[in-house]
Amino acid sequence: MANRAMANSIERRSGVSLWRQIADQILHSIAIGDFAENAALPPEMALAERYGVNRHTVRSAIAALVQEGVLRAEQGRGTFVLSRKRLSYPIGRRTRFSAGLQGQASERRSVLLEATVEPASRRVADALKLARGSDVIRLEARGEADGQSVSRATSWFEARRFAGIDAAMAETGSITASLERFGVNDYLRQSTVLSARHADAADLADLDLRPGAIVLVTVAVNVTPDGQPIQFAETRFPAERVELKLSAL
Amino acid sequence: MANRAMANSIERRSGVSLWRQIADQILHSIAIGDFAENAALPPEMALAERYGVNRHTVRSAIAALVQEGVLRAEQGRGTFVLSRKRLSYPIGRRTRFSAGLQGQASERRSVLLEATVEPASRRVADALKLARGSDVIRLEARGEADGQSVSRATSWFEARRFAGIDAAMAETGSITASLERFGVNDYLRQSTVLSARHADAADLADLDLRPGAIVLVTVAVNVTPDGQPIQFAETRFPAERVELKLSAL
DNA sequence: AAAATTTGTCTATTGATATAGACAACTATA
DNA sequence: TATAGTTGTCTATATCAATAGACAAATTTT
Repeated sequence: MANRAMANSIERRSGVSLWRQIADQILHSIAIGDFAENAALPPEMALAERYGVNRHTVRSAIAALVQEGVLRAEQGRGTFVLSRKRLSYPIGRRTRFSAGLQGQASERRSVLLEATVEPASRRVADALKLARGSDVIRLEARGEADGQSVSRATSWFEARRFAGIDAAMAETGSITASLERFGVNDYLRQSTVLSARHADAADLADLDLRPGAIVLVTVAVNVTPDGQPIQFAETRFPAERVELKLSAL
Repeated sequence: MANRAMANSIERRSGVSLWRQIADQILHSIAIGDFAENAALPPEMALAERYGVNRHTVRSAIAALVQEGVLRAEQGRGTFVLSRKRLSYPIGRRTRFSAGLQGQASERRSVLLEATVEPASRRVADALKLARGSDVIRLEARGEADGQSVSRATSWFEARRFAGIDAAMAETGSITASLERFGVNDYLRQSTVLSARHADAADLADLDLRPGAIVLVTVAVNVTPDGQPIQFAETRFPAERVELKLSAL
């Protein structure tokens, strides 16, 4: 398995530097479990040969990953893997942040970054079945698991019905708990659309990523059991730290 | 919306060249519908100012997208968007390639690229509930919609039970039809795990992508209605052409 | 017809990326 | 205590990426 995963070649003149491509591949190998925690990476010379580049180029890749805290290099001994496998984030009819990561991370929370009231864009109005331009509350939140950023969500709620949900969210750190204060004791995932792209500047800052990283993006609508839309959300997940597990619903 | 989407800034010294980052952002803007088909892109000077780079850098980004067939530049007139929005590929309890894209592409088919018998790796054996090392058939197939590559799948089946499925697949061009010949009239999606990464060399060739492109990866198990696993598959989707729509199951 | 706008081409310069080789510093092992 | 294997540092050179400015070529607007 290690062979198949690391045999991937790299492309020149692609706009992505060789060291970045190699760093990405090493990161991928770790993520799919090619290296156990604390395992030694192959020596620089071996990696250079495998990828067909100079040893210094491999060193640039390793330096970047050391900087990111993924690897630790020790002179005379070798280079070692620090980071663990990806978190698996379940998505299903009842998708909840904290409950979903139970068992994978001991400490998990949702941090409210910003809350504002704004007129609904077409996209938001359509999803929540509101008139375009009517007031909605936008919440910006970051999900953290064991101190690491694992998600970054932007949510919209009807302002009239959920006035004050920002305060509830700041207090409880949970969407589920906040919605309960408004009489929503249960809600279901109506639709989820999934895509992936390179992280933009905001993602880089919020999720503590390096430029060139990939984010998984879900756009979802949550509804009450009787089908009334209550939340529209776009969530970004760092692909190198998180995978999404679509659970049978 | 155009403002928000294109206001994303770019990072220097990241290992990803500025022209590649700008090309990615333009691609993203198109994908989320910021530009209608045949709409004009802002002039090079305007884009250069927006991203804070030299006009020549923007030109490199545009040149790459012209090369990829996404844009068309006309001297004296402007630069125009050619490509359409992303396909939306439904994933649910009954995920079928051809049926899923009905209405979005007039011509769609699955092309068998390779078929071999091999011993099951641990990953495959676990998924299909077979003994490790027992024979499995591996099928490599590409999904095409209106002549464009939209998916690249690697599937495994128990060799004993599905001997000859490669021939059936070559003939019918459909997994569903092939399985019917083996008495499988219905099957369900048991699990799907989703991730994203940069395209590797094989993806680049098979899906006709440029280096640096992103692929969505699904790893799925299909089972008969009574829960017997019949197919294990890893499918790669080009993120710039496809989004995954998780349907209510 | 003239002016303004926009893409295309050229030259030149600077900084980041990649290659090449040599040797130092450190660790583990024979 | 050598010796082999590994990471760390240095110098030098070539190519790619990005900036800067000027002007040509084509199209649209005035």
